[in-house]
Amino acid sequence: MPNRKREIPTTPASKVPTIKQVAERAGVSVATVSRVLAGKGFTSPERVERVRAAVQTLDYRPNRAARNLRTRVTQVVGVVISDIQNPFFTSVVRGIEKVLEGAGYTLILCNSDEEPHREQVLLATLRAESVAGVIISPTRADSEAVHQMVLNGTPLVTIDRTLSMTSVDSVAVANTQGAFTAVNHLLELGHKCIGMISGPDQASTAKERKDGYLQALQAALLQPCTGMIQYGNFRQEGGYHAMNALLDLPQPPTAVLVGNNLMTLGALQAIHERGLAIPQDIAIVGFDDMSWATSLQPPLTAVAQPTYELGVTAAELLLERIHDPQRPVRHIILETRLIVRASSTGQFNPVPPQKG
Amino acid sequence: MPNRKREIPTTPASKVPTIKQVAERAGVSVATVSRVLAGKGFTSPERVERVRAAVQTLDYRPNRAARNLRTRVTQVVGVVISDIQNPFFTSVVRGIEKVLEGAGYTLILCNSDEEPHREQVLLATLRAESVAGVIISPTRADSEAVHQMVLNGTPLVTIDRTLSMTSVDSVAVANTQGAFTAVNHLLELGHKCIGMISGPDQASTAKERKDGYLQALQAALLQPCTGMIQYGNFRQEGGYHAMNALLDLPQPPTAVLVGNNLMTLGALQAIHERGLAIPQDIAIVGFDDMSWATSLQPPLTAVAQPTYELGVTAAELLLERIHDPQRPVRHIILETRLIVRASSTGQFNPVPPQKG
DNA sequence: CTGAAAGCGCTAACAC
DNA sequence: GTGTTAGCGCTTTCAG
Repeated sequence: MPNRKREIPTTPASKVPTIKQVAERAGVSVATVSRVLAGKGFTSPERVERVRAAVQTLDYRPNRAARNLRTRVTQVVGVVISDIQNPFFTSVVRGIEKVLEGAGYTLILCNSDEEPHREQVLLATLRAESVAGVIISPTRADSEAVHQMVLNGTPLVTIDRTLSMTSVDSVAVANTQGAFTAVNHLLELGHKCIGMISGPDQASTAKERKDGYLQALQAALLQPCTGMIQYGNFRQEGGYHAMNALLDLPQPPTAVLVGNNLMTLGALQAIHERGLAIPQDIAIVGFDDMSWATSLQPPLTAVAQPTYELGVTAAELLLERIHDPQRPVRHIILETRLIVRASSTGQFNPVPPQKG
Repeated sequence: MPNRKREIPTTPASKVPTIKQVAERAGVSVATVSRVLAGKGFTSPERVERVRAAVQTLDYRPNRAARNLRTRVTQVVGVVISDIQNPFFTSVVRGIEKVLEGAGYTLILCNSDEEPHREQVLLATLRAESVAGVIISPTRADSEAVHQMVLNGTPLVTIDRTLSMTSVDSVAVANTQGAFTAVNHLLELGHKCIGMISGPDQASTAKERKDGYLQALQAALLQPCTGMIQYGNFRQEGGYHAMNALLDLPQPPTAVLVGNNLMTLGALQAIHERGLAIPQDIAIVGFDDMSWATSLQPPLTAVAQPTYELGVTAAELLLERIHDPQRPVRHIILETRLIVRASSTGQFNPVPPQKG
């Protein structure tokens, strides 16, 4: 069916209706059409009807480029995340989409890959597209590129991570509290020797989760033994190496809190490879609940983050900022929820059952 | 640090340099600047240098809206997939991004959620944005909206799934062959009673994989017993129900091929809930290899799809189509690869060890 | 090889 | 209320 190879060079120009044609057909001026479509000013009901009819029959859609050129604003927002492959972010993006779509915005999604340089390039691109606003999970808490963008006057909100030097709207998760709760759970189960696989300290989320871990130990009057905190790059392979390091310790932990979802995957792999049993030999709690958590054997205990709501909130914040640039800066923190499954509970015995 | 609340209404207009200012600074006409930037025609080296310098110092970037308005083409392509949460698609998107970014294109990512109506709305939006082209995984093989888009003259390539009535560039995977190989693997292991969890028949991929399954059985002179093929919606929950149905059969299968990655997750959950052992009680092969495959216990045997390459290829095809609309339509098929892990091999004994 | 000038389609003053 | 008109910033004939 060779149905595509003609009309390309000829028809489109004559085919796509312009505001002028709508005006002619409706017997009004282009200004009136513009007003009716924008819902601005007042137009006699009768003319409104004529315009609507013309728009309908011509299947007219305003030319975005022309509108943008004239108004200097677009209906596009840029979203910059660090890893589109991470389900955490894809869920966040769904939330963003949901809100933005309802408001008539289009979304450009970009991957920074955790690289500050890429981040800079992407923001430059978004600026070139004259996006109406940006939602970003910054690679660094002191990202210069993001700072510039804000100074530049572009409406912007950070998500998941926060900025240290720049005053800008943000939505984040109660990371410290989430980690605290998770470690407490482990403590209550009787664990005394709890390890942590943390992300890089530059990421505010990693730092906060580690803080929560430390605070929980402190509250229990415990000290993290040497080597009990290992670092990974927030990727699967990082979790794998970190868990191996933990297990190679003279006295390995009996329980581990893993700093994010992907590293949990790597940690599990390391555990399985050594033939260790979860939670008998080692209990595991992951940060961020994922769809695969219930498919694991045993199912994974996890600190669930309100990912979708994170996205929704960020988008709402951005929309409000776009609408009112003078509005005071706001920081919103959403709480996490510990979902207890068998990877932490199960038949763990911190002390061998000798008394019973 | 209240560093954002001023310059917003005043400076931007005067701040962002236009081609006119570049021209003035370089002491040439705007036409010359335009030519130099586009690399068209010939300009004296000396003037070229002056223009470049002016562009540099002014940090000039052409206004996209103005350019689009004038040339009637954008540097944006739309990508419509059915589920941004599915790692399969995110990996594909990475491949697309990679190529498009190199070519100076921006990417608008959209979710159809498998809903034909949403698909239609999204394509309308993309049309309104006058995208240069579209890469899409159609919800239906006979999607009317996609068909219209093609007729409309928009460069378009389908990915993963194909269209039945429309002649258009496509990139897909050798699904039939992949499923065939997987089932053969199970057959060689001694399984006689192999089940399949398939996706909906409307999706070309689901259909093809089921065909591969059937062909493999046929080649082995076996018939699929009644109920051996269960259907799911390509989501986790679908796999869960389908696997339960399979296990409720009077004579349940000893091995199962699952039609996609998410359904595999659901299937595993069902198996774990019943306390069955993999692969002793039931062997599993998933379609599409995922990052979590190696974190499962036992690791999952899977038909690996060249997801990234799928994206790369689709993007290349689209670019070529944009560049040359008359080019003959091409269909590219990429092969799969069976990755054998312990979920299918391991200590399975099709016949109880009674003779040894 | 270079510059002047005519718009692309739309919005927003500004008149009527 | 409604129409006229002047550009937004850019590309691209068309002269020179």
